[in-house]
Amino acid sequence: MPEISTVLDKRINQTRRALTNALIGLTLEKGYDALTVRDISDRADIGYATFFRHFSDKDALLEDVLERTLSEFLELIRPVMNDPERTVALVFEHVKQNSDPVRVLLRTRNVSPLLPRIFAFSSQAMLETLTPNPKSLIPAEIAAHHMIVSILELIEWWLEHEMPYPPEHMGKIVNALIMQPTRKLAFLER
Amino acid sequence: MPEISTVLDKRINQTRRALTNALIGLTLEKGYDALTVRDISDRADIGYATFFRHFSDKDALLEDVLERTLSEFLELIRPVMNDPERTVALVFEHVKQNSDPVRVLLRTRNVSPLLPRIFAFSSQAMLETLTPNPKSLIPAEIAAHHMIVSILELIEWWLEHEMPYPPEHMGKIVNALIMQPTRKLAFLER
DNA sequence: TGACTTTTGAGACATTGTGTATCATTTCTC
DNA sequence: GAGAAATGATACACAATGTCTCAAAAGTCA
Repeated sequence: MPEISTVLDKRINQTRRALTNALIGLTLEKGYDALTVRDISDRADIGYATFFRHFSDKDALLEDVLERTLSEFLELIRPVMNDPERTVALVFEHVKQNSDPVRVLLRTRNVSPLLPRIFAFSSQAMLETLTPNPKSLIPAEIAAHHMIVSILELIEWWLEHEMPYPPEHMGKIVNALIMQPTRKLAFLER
Repeated sequence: MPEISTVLDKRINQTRRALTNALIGLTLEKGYDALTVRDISDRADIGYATFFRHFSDKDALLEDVLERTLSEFLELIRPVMNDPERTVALVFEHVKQNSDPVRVLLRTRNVSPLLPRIFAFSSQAMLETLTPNPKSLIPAEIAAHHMIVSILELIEWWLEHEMPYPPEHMGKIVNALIMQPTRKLAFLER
């Protein structure tokens, strides 16, 4: 028996699930900007007005979807955050399992403020784990930013090219191309 | 005396210049997506209907602005394309001189198909200049993509942080952090 | 199961933004 | 200075947004 007050009516869950799937599908098919609320509610097979009973507008629905995608993501990597090599491999595995919402996340950068937020969060975590080398040519802030952003760009490339290499291979590439050089150049060895 | 048929009426040039400046200014102030054609024509101080005599819609004006920004860019780097180190430094100089349109370019990624095009073009050029190492763990296609995209991300970071380091310093950072490791890992030495 | 509560669908509506058309006025070009 | 071309202002049809209302459907909970 559900004790928590956050348990929702079946219909509400069903409606929101349908809207989520419609948004993801349509965004990948014709792009987020081109979508109208009518497109989404039609695809989800719910009434137009019903949309607004759940989300104030199209952007709010997107936020909701991405928020869930990101928090799954953060939960996944939090426990192994201090082991960059392992983290990278895990991330590619997870991306493969959730490629649709992740593609939506990456394709809606300009719309949602969530990706900048994850940059900040991850950079922060990086800087806490590694010790900057004060003598380096490269400021730690730039190095941390470079690692995060380059990995995301590689994930995006991988997804947009139908994941032509297995996750473990991508993990090795990222480590060789990004993680190891950056750590060597901008941080002190442990 | 102008022989070319592409010489335009003074009024046309003035109108387009005003629209261009209005678009750049407003995009940096409140974001491209939030702009209406009315916002732009008001800022440019031209009539609403006049806008459509020059551009079919908001996106067409953006395309026009970015097209010019990009072609200046390509003209700049074409002559030194085979010298990556020198090219990188030049690029940061040029970005500093044209920071407003470049910021618009980087902030409207999802809207314009131009940035993907420049990725393709630059990757192509990279692959023609460098010789892939067949024994490398890292496919040349990924290596080329990584160089281009990482540099653009670093330019974006630099612009969004008010260019805290001089262009030469950024050039050195890019060479140490991106160009040299990537070439060493994925390409053969000349 | 049955009472009652909540969500839903459908439609009407006001509002905002788009893009076209018209016509008198202004400003170029030659 | 005459003729050509661009402009501003206004009116218009259309598409999409977001609100509201009410009857019908589907949930909850005893």
